[in-house]
Amino acid sequence: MSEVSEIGEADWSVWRAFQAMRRELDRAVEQRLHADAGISGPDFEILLSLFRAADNQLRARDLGELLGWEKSRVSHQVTRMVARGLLERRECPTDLRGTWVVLLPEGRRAVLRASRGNATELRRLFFDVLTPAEKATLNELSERIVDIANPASCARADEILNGEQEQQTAS
Amino acid sequence: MSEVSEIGEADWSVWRAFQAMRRELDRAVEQRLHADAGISGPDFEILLSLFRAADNQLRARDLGELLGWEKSRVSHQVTRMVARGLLERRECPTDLRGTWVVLLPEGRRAVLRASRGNATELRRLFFDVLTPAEKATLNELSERIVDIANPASCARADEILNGEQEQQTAS
DNA sequence: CCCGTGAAGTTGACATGTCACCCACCTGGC
DNA sequence: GCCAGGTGGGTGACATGTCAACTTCACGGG
Repeated sequence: MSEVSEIGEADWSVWRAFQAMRRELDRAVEQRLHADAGISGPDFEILLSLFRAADNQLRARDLGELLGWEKSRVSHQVTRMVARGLLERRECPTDLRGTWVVLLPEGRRAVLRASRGNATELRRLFFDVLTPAEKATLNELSERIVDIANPASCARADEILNGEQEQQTAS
Repeated sequence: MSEVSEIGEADWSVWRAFQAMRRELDRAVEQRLHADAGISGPDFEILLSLFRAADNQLRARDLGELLGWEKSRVSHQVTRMVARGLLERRECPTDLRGTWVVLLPEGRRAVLRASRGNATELRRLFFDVLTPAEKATLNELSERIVDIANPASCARADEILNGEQEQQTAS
C-alpha cells in the first residue's frame, strides 16, 4: 500500500463516507427541486432567503453574506434569475452603490412549489434519519470546524434577517 | 415568521451549520491544493485515485464509480488533465470500447507536492478536531444516509482497487 | 473642497459540472 | 451469422462558480 500521508486508514474511511454522503444528499435534493419547481439548488437558496427576509428583499451584499457566497457569484446568479422572471433588481436610495434584490410573484410561486418536496426530501434523508444526539453532535462539530476554517464568519446572520430593512421601510 | 414547512427551527439550525461547515471546509482545502501544487480538488481526487491504483492506472468507468462521478464528468476532467500533461489515455486491449487512464510522471509529482499540505489541512480542520466518538458517529450516519439516498452505490470500491488489473497484468 | 482608500456591484474570461445525444463495441438469443 | 439491447466512452451546448479587473460611490483626513 503506497502511503501518501500519516493519516490512518480508519480516518480515511470516515472521510470517504462523509464525502459520499454529501454527494448523494446533494444529488437527491437537487433532483427533487428540479422535478418539483424547475429550479436548482442555488436558485432555491436565493429564493428562500428572500422569502424569509423582511419585505421579501435583501441587499446583494447581505444575500452573499447570508449564503456564504462571493459577491460575483451572487451577481451572476441574480442576473440569471432576473432573466427568468423570478427576481428583480432595485436601486438602493440610501447607498447609491447598493442593489436590492426583490422576490417577484413568479419567484414566490417557485419557492412554494419547491418547499414541500424539499422539506420531504430533507426529512427523508436527514432529519428523520438522525437521532437527536447525532444532530447535536453534528451541529457542534460543524460549528467547531467553521470556527477554525473561517473565524470571521460568525454571528452576522441574525441582524441581516431582522434589523436591516429599516434602511428603507422606516420613514 | 412565515413558515414554509413543518421542519423545526432547531433542525434548520443544524442544517445551516452543516452546510456552512461543508462550504468552509471545501474552500480551505481547495485553496491549499492550489497553493501547493496548482491543482484543483477534482484534479487531486483523480490523481490520488490513480496513485493508489495498481500500476497507477484505472479504467475510466472504474474511476467514475470510485469517485461517484458521472462518466461525462470523468471524460471532461481527464481531457483537461491530459492537456496539462498530468495523465494519459490508453486503449484497452480486452474491450475496445474501454479506456485506461494512466498517471504520468508530471501527475505523480503533482500528487506528491499536494499530499502533505492536503493531509495537514485535513488534520487541522477535520481529523484533529473530531473526537473518536464523533468520527464514529459521523461515519455511521453518513453510511446510513448514503444507503437511503442511493442504495446501489455500496461495496464496489474494494474490488476496483484490488482485483481488476488482472485484465491486463495477468498473462 | 479634494484626495485616497475602501466598499458594493458588475462584467468577461475561464474552469467546472450536467444533460442529451452520439458512436463503437460487446453480448445473448435466435 | 445476425440482430437487439446494453455498456463504455466522448462531445457540444449550456448552467454554474471563480478570479481579476473595473466602475461608481461613501467616507474620513488634510
